[in-house]
Amino acid sequence: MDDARRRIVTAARQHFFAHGFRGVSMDDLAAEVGMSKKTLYAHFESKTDLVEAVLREKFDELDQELDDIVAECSKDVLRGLHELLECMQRQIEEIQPPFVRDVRREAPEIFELVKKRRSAAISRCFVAVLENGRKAGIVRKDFSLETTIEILLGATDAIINPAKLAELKMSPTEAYGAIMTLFLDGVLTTKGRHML
Amino acid sequence: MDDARRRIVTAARQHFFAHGFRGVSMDDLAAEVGMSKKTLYAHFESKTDLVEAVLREKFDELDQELDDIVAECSKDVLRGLHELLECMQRQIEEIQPPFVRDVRREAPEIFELVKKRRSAAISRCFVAVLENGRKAGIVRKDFSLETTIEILLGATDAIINPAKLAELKMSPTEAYGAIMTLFLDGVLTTKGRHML
DNA sequence: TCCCGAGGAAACTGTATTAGTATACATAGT
DNA sequence: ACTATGTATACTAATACAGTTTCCTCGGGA
Repeated sequence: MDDARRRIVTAARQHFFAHGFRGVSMDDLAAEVGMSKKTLYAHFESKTDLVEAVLREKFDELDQELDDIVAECSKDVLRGLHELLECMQRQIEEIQPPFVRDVRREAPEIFELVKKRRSAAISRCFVAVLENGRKAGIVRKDFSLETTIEILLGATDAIINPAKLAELKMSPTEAYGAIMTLFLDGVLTTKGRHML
Repeated sequence: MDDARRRIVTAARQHFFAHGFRGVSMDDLAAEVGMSKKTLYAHFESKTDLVEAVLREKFDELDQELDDIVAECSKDVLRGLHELLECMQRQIEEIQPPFVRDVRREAPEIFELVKKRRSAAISRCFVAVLENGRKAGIVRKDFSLETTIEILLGATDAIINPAKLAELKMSPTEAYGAIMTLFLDGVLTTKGRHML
């Protein structure tokens, strides 16, 4: 019976991220999944609740992928960095502008969840990879890893949020690419840069 | 003073195509353009009117670009075909799923305008290019140009419409790419294919 | 200085949408 | 037959929004 819950989240995820949650009514969703609203509301007590579940699922998946990359690329730092970046980009791509717009207009508080999970994911993975990079002499050591990560997190928080993205008229993916390009160019030693 | 009209259409175009017109209220738009709704409604008598104006502008631009390509590539058929395709893809890319969704749900009649202008554009340009292709022996001659174009138009109408796109879960750009790949592979002679 | 027209700000109205609830009916397992 | 679970659907209350109207401001021309 929890298969129903999974089907709901899957459909909601697809539609919410692509069209924004304002554009997808609970009636739509119930019809799409082939169940009544009653059953839908038996699994999620409100639309907001469902939106949050979708985001949680998304982040669980992201965490999983990032951890796999860290595990696989512990020897090859540059490849790890590259794959981490590529993974983030791919994951972010699913979230289309209408969703960001809706979060901004109707549920800014939901964005807190996003920020928290995002920061946690970035910290955990990049710390691991950058540590390996330092051992390999590829990542500069003239300031602390915490500082480095804080800079990345700060940049991410400052840019990848609904208001700023609207202001810059950028998609999340574009913006994230820009941040990472700058971060890598700044964080790599000459040796590291030559190895690119 | 018609600069105001242009600013309205530009902003509407950007937002409608990206977020769907249901997701963008006339209040939003007035604020975005920096004018009152009163003035907005002085230029367009309804939201539908504005949506149509946006589509007309879009198609005018498309026609212009396609004609330029035909003019520039009259000697090099394969390049012409390729650039025509690339141009269509690029133009279609601006139109995001939420817009298609809204047309489907709220204004299927608007889609008639799209079909008409699209057919006209495709006919005009592809006829010209394919004619050159025949002269150069690159395009098969075993059935009429009209038939060839009708096949392309039929495929396009059948696939690139809100209902079918929803069913196939494809973006307009993807779908158009698929159609053109098939069309080219079918329409080219062996000689033409070797020249690719 | 007065007038006039164009446009902005914002209130207002009627309607359509929709989140969320409740009721009636169908089906299957026990 | 009884219960649990789910569907279909009617309903309600809130909200959003298209489109209209009213009042105000400002600048330019006589």
